[in-house]
Amino acid sequence: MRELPKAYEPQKYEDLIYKRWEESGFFNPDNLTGEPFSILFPPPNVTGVLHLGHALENSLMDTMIRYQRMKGKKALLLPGTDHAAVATQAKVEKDLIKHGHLHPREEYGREKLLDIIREFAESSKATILNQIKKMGTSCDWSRLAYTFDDKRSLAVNIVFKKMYDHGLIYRGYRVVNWSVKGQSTCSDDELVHIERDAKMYTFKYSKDFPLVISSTRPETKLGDTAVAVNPKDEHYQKYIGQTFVVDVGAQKPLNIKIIADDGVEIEFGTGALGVTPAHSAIDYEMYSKQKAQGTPIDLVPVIGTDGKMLAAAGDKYVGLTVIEARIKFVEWLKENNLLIKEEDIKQNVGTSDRFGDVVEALPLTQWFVDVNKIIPSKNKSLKDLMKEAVTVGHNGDINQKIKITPERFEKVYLNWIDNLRDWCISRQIWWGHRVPVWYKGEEIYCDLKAPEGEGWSQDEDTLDTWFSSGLWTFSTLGWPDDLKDIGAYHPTSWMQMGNEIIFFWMARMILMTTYAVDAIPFKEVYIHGMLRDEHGKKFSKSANNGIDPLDAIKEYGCDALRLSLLSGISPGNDSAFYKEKIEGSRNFVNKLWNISRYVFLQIEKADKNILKPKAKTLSDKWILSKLEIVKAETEKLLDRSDFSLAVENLRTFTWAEFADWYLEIAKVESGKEEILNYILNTILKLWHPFIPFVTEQIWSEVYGADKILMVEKWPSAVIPTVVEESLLQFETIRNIVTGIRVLRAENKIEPVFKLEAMIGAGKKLNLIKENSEIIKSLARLESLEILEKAQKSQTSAGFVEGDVEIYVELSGAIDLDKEKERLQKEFESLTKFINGLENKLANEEFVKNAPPAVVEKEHQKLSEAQAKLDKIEAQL
RNA sequence: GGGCAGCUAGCUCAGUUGGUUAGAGCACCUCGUUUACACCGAGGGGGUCAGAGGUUCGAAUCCUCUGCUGCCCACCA
Repeated sequence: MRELPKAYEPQKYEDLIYKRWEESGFFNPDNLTGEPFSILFPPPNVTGVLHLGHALENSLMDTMIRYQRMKGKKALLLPGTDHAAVATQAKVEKDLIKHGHLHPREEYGREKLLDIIREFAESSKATILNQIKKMGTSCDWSRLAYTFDDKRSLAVNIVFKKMYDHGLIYRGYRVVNWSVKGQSTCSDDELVHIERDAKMYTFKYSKDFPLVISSTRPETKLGDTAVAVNPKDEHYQKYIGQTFVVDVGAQKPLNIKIIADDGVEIEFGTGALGVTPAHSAIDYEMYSKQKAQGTPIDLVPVIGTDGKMLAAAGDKYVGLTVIEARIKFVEWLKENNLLIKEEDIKQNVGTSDRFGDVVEALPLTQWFVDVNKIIPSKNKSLKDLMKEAVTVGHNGDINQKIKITPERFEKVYLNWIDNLRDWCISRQIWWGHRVPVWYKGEEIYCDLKAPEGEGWSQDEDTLDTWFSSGLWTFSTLGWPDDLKDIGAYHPTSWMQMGNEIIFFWMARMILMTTYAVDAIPFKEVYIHGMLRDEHGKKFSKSANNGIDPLDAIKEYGCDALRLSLLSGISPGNDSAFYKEKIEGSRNFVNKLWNISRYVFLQIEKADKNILKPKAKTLSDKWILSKLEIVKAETEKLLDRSDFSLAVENLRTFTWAEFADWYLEIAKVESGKEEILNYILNTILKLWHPFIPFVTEQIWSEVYGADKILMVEKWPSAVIPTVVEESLLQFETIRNIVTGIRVLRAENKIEPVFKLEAMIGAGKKLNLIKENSEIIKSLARLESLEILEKAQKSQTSAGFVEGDVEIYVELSGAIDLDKEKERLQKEFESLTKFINGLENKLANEEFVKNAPPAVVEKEHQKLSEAQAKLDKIEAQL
């Protein structure tokens, strides 16, 4: 075996190792055996390059899939990308505008612009796929998918038609969110609410109008058709049902009907609300209510899709922007003494998440998914299906219940469903799946392909990108043509995503999957938080605080990046990320490399399949039982998706226990080669899911490049329920060695032998060996004994244990009665403590569910407490 | 307005049905040219767990209230 270089240089190995993995064929589960386990990639948008958040996602997924693969499962990590309809078109248009093409849609037309976007998307896609490889992600490239490829597009059309035929997709005229800048609708979820300064105007429509109303958007009042009051409001009750005709300068005088609505707060403002059905979602709901009651009010749109006033707004206003119209209308109010109050307020408005402009509420004919309609075959609505999947389980089957980690997001999700309105799925942008509907005069035709015959024209609109992402778990697995993969890998086993896309994506996947394929999309979902910089700020281009994952990989290596991303995080919570964190991980990776370097230098011929050797000494027993615990621990923590804690425990074992103690002992005690070999093999396997490159490289250096660690068997452990005596003994010695130093520093105990010699790791263990008898004596020493001896002489005590002479200095005389009382109290509380702890450990639930290290710790505490109790008992 | 999370060492964060003395990494201080590793080793300092009550033999952990920070949702017209 050749000697490893002194330092690990990731750049030298990573690409070669990735290539070797790919060529091995083990990324493809068809070449594996066992139970299927599947993870679907949340497909990154083809809008640019991957950032740290993606690196985190890759680390999470790849760690999980590598773990499952080593556990002997047919592990599938299916990669893909998302065409990201509006995001991509917005990005390309922005770039074009920056380069002087101010009106890309007019300049290029639909087909040409689509070509430009496609070209961008393809190049972006290639970049992204290359980055995924750089991150070491072990995904099955043979199953690569894209939301906009032929197979996925077919799935989109099939589901659309199915929903259309069930009446779950309908076309309707309703108030929707409209981005003037993007010239497209957006769904409620695509709005980003921002706070801004606004002016609230309080005024009357005319001198004779009996009610006073307020608005921050007075220009929309040109389209008012009602004033709503609370039916319980005594001031206004008498007006309910009356209609007033007012002339505010619109094309026609307005018919303002006074209507009753429970939603109006009596105490708020004037208690009267001007109703503009065409330009407010709430007002539109009132309009619908009135219509349903048979007391209809009018609907008068005064703002067009270009963001300018329509003819209905009147000659004075037509063609003006809303801002211009507002100024003019307020002037008119002032001139006519109708303006009562003008005040500055803070206001929340919805902006388009992709185009950034404040959206207008406009009535338009659009396609919607009806979330409340009862699906005939199921006797449930889509909302019901979405709820069921995370509560009682799909179809009431508890085995088909989605587990959300952390649990609190369940509530957030359910609350969102309760407030969910019909989902507007049509967009007026061009980049996306075209609505599979054709028109000829009054005729409408919905199918996968254009109808036969002349004169049909396809709907111009495209679908919300989340419509296709919603199908992701099954559209990527061959549905509907080839159900082989669906049978094996669906529902998918595990999924991770950021908390910002719970509604966009998780909710839509649950909706689509339960509806279309009658199953949940995934069994478990792990929600991760957002990465921020060390000051808690978001990473952003404008803040210029970004860390490019590829740069980090180049500088520190992929393993260091992955390890730092998985350390110190907890599900659902944001975490800070900074250079020092990667450095720390890089140092660990190098440490592991050097541990291996040293260990394999000691071994004549390393054995890849070495079995657990027999322990010969106390330290052997100690390290081997520690190893069992960390094996069991890692497995349990990974099963619970607790990556962070798994890393921490493994790191402690590897560095603080194995390297700092056992390796040092091995320098002075011979005959440990087999144990070293066995332990190193095991920790390389345990570490592999987290830091695949360095572990794989060490493995191949030692056992040859044809042996692949990635598919070695995972070292499962039996969870130890009883702590071995030897383990406790060794820990005691460890504590004694450091304990003496502490006491010395406090000048309480002055051992005769020189502890200065204890500096340096090798010497530390030499010392233990040389003085093993002394240490054993010290281990039996308890403060009480010292105290007792000291008390006899009142000031100081010296006694001999073996070769050791120990002196105790007391600062003052001790009151024996008080000491007895104290002991009595301690005895009582200790008894209760032991009882409580014994009950706890007798609880099967606890032993089964708690991580092994916790159980071990509790046992240790119990035996320590018992020993202490015995001692006190003897004293009394 | 409603909801959720966070407040633990100088910094970033863990802390598992409540368990005696609250942990890690980084930073800091002291010492060390010991041939696996200075991307190292040995040791050290540093926390009234945001505050106030309560339950308990025992609380960072459970309950109540308060304060601050952040996030999500929302029809304050």
